[in-house]
Amino acid sequence: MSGSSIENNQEIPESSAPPNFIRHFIEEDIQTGKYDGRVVTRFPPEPNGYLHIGHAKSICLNFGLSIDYHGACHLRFDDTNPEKEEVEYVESIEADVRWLGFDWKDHLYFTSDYFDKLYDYAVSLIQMGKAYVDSLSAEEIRRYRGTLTEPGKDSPYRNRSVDENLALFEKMKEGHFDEGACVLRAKINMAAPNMVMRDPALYRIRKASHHRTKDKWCIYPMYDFAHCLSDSIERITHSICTLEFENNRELYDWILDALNVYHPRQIEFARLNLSYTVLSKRKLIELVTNGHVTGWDDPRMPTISGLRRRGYTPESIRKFCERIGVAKRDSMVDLGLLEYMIREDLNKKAHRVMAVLNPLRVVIENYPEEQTEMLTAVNNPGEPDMGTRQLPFSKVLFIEQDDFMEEPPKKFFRLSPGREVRLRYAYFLTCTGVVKDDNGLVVELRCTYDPATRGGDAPDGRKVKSTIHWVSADHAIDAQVRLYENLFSSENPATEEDFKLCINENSVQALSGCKVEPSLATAMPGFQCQFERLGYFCVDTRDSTPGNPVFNRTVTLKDMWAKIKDR
RNA sequence: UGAGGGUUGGUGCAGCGGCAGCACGACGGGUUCUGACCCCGUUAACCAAGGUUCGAAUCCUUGACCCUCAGCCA
Repeated sequence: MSGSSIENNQEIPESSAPPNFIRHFIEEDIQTGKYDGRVVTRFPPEPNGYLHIGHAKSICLNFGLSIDYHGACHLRFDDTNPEKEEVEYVESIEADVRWLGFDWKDHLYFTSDYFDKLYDYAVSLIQMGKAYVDSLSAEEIRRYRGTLTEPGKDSPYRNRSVDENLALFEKMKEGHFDEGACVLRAKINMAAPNMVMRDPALYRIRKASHHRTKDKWCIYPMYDFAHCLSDSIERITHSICTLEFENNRELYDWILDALNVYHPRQIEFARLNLSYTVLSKRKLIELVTNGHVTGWDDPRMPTISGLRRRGYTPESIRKFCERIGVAKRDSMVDLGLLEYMIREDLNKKAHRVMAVLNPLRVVIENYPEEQTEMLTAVNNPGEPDMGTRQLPFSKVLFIEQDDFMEEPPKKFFRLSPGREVRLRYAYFLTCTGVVKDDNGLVVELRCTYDPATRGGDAPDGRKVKSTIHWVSADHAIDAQVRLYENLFSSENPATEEDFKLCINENSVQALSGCKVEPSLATAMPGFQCQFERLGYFCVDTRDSTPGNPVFNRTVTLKDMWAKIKDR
């Protein structure tokens, strides 16, 4: 907890993060000494699913604020609905937050740990005449609530005496009633213009076993009741949530005021929307349970675990969350920005290697039959400290099918009959002939090399228009490579009639028989590299085995040729 | 048509009474042993109309459009 703070002129730490309205509020509160200069935030996930990139925005915001203002950020599981929540989810959430690089120290909490206190608060409310047990059915309550334009009307049970309410609530807790028989409601105003304030339910009966409290309780607090009080109990200063809770703020404030307890400030911001993806838990669960993807960590999923398996780094995700900013307006962030961030990060971190995805055999006719020589390649041209490695070169190579065209269009700079290109880190190579199969498909190239260009430069100073990657046929390792694209073909799947109808059928393309350079033989699961000229890839953490490496494409390189090609 | 929010280049975010800026994208050029990275340049915005002011994206008024709320989900 930061300083004792008597004076109002607290130092506001500088930060790399761009300004936003939440920071303005916090700085204002520090300035006025509203919370004695303290800044305590919280990330309050419900453990009913895996975390996704949208949660990352909230995590980076809340933990980032606590770091920049020298405060704390609590990780609190909002586990008030036993029917949907599981320990598997709490474990994955903890792992994902940690992986993202954040530390909640010893501030790990569960709303379920507060059930006793919450119950007492409910009793207090009843005693003050501000809550009552309603015996209307769920259906009746709905009808009594009124509509957006018409006021609701009071429940016939609204004026039960305090003693009767106390007794009834006690019986609810003791399990005397069936689910749905009654509910504890705040006594506010059935004619309130804000629907949230029309006597909201505070407690409901659920005869389900809770993942932590087991069968101790059969009544569970609703979000509106539990959340504000949990914030209060933990002495949170700024309770940051998404826009859809804006209407609930009035209730948040009402409950804390009614109970006259410590009162955090709720601030709402717009949740993340990402083009070509869905970020609603319901839809994500549907993708998993209906088998549209292989699991929560399918590399096409926008979940933290999916992005991790895809090859995204915590740094790139944090950077992304910083770049998109925080505001109140609904917006749609371009998926391209996320891709830019991972390229930027991996550009300086990833080893360059050569891999041929769609091999085309090349025979160098003037290269000695049994010869193999080792050539030096740099691991990262931008980072000399990352060193060099040796690449075997021999008479028969594989190059990328896309790097050869028998009849090249004007802007095609790569290999074609009679043309000379450079083999990266090796020699100049000239195509002298093609070998075709019975269908007329090119199956092999006959080429010559220039021994004087060893290492990649011509002594006579002549230039080539392009450099292509290659592997030595005898030395290359076979690999499987998975190329991923957007999971959805619609920019905003959520607005489609059925989001499942716009699932991209080509979202994954599994290639086998790919040829990668031998240095990759020892690559461990999770290893990230750039396949030169193709993109960033990582060794899959689930399906890769020592003898049969499997690579996932994290993201392509920017591809100017692809653009030129289709115009 | 109740209540609560929102509206700045193609996208996202700043600017909070004093020259509208940053990032991504797009486009053009330079560089290059990755058609990558990098570098340079161009493009392009204050929802509308009134008002206050020497001066308005910013303050006021009116309007338009968009989002959220009628769970015993969160």
